Order: sequence, then C-alpha cells, then structure tokens
Amino acid sequence: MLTNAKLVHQPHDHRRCINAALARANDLCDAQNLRLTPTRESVLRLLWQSHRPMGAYQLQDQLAKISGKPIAPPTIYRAVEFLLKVGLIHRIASLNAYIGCPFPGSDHSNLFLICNSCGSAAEVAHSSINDLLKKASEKANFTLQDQSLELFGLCPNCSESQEKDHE
Amino acid sequence: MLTNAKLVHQPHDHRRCINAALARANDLCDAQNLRLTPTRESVLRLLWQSHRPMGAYQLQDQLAKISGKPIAPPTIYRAVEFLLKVGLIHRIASLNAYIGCPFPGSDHSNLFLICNSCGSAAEVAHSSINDLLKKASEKANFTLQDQSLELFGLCPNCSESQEKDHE
DNA sequence: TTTAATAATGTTATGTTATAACTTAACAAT
DNA sequence: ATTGTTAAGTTATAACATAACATTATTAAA
Repeated sequence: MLTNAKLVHQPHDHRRCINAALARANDLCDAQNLRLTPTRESVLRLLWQSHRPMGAYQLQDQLAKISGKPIAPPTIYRAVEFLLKVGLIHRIASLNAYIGCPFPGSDHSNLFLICNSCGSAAEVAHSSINDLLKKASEKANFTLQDQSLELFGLCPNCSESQEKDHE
Repeated sequence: MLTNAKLVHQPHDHRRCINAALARANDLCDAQNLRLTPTRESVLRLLWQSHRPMGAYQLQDQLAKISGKPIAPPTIYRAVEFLLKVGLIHRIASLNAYIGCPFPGSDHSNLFLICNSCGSAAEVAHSSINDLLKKASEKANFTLQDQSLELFGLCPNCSESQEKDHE
C-alpha cells in the first residue's frame, strides 16, 4: 500500500514536499522528452503549496499574482492537461479541483481521502481495493480502463477537534 | 451484492424499468410524507428514459419540449436536489450528470460502471468493497462519511463490438 | 372557510468551470 | 533560412450551477 496519508495529516516540513515534487517532475519529463515549461512548473508548484486540491480559477488568480500579469483560463487548463497526462497531478472530480500526485510514475489507483472540514486530500494506492474493483468489473464483463475513487469524511486532525467540541 | 449491471447491458423491456422506478418513488415519498410533484416526477421519468446519465441542461431541454414551455435551470436543479436527497437518483461527479437509482431506500455504496463508448452506467452495491474502503479509512484514522466511486471502461456490449473491430 | 404558515415554483441575474477557435511565439531539425 | 512542431496568448462562449427575490400552491390551524 502506497500512501501519503500520514504525512498529509501531520505537521511537516512542507518545503520538502514541494522540492521533492519538482525534482520528480523534472526527472519524469526529462525521461519522456517532455517540457516542463515555466507555466507548467508554476502550476505544479502552486498545487504543491498545500495538500488541498485547488480549482482552475484559484490557480489562475494565484498565477496572475505571481507573474504580475493577467492569465487567461486556457493557460491554466493547458498546464493542467499536460500535468494530468504526465501523471504529475490528479483531478478530483467531485470538487472540480486538482492536486499534486505524491507518487507519479508508479502504477496506482487514485483513491483519495478528502476532509470535509479542512479540505485536505490524501492519496492511497491500495492494491487489494484495486484487485477487488477489477474482480467486480470482470464479474460484470466490464473492461475496466480508468477509475475515480473519492472518499469524503474527516481527517484525523479534524475528527479529533470535533470530538473535543462535543465534550 | 446488489446490481443492475446485467439488466443495463442486456436488451430488456425498458418500460418496466420506468414503471418500477416511478412506483418505488411514489412509495418512498408517501412513506416520508414528501411530495413527488409533477416537475419532480417528470425529471425522474426523464432520467429513466435510458440507462445513461443525463446532464442538467439535457434535462432542461427535454422537459421544455415535453411541457411546451421554457424551463429555467433552477427548476431542474431543484428537482434534482430533491431526488438526490430522497435517494431516488445519483450524481455522477465525473460527468456532471444524474442517473436514476435502481434500488433506492436500501443502504448502499454507489459504485458505478460507466461505459466510455455507449455512455451507459450500471450501479453495483458491493459490500466487500465497502468493507475494504472502511478498513482503509480506519487505518488512516479517517472518519468516512461519504463516497464517490466511478469506474470507466467498456460495457459488455461495447467490449464485444470492439473485439470484432480488431478481427 | 378564511387565514397564516410552509413548501414549491417562477424569474432574472450571475457565478463558476471548461473549451473552441484562431493567432503568435519559441524551439528543433534539417 | 525554412519548415514543422509544440506551447502560449487572446477572445469569446459553452456548459454547469446557484443566489436572490417574487409568486403561487398546499397544508394545517383558527
């Protein structure tokens, strides 16, 4: 099982997340002869500013602020499309938002644990869940190609503080 | 395991689906003292015209045609909101679309098998998948509240015809 | 059966997310 | 230098969703 859940829900040196993500991105793009252009890198960096998914128009605002000039939606969507294709980020369909992938390159299943309270999203790649989904698909003679698995609830931190509220 | 996959992917007397859905809807609403008004019933009926999820603006067009007068978006979204609340339909987040629930009332998990080719969506309520997801959540100290599980691929019919294409 | 309360719908406007279509710039490769 | 390719800029609009307020239906109580 591959996950960044522990990390996401604990205080940590977040600069390391960002640096690691950018390093991985450079490696992956180099290996595939793809160009991690300034815009693409900026968007990736923004998505790694936190462990919360960001919408395209949030990205637009932030990028405009950073670059000091207006940014049009297609700029963002193109960068996002590229990063999705390479597997550096994921789209959270229920939120219309995007988040950095903590283990790009590895073949995994995109199960997200999304906190209804703080908005954090952790990724879990769980092979037994994957296997079970494959089985369920096969049983229905369904040729599985892709999946979107999103769990909503309360992250450890927010569960705890809610319990305290009710004391 | 509860599913309508077999039915969805086979030729069948679809009027029975529609009638059964409307009967269930009436029962459920009666039981809870909720009103299945004409608009709500029409929207539900439209969603049962096929086993393909429909978007809000498709519903708007169709309802306008049926009723012979223009329908504003809020009318659709209100009906959809009601039907979602009662559990008579589901929202497919990846598609921004809605589909009738084949077994409303029963506590279940909303796993969808969505065909990339014909657009059909079958629902599977699979307790072992649910259990596994619960376990995975617990392991991460995540308090599970809700879930959106969508599998994409090819339904039995479309897989078959694709195979033939490659012969 | 009038009235008050509530629930549902109508209406207009607007917010939010995403893409189409066309142009220009940057880069790589002969 | 020219051509092909990929990326980015630009404008407009499509597609999805909700806010806010007015009106009408329904229900339940006086």
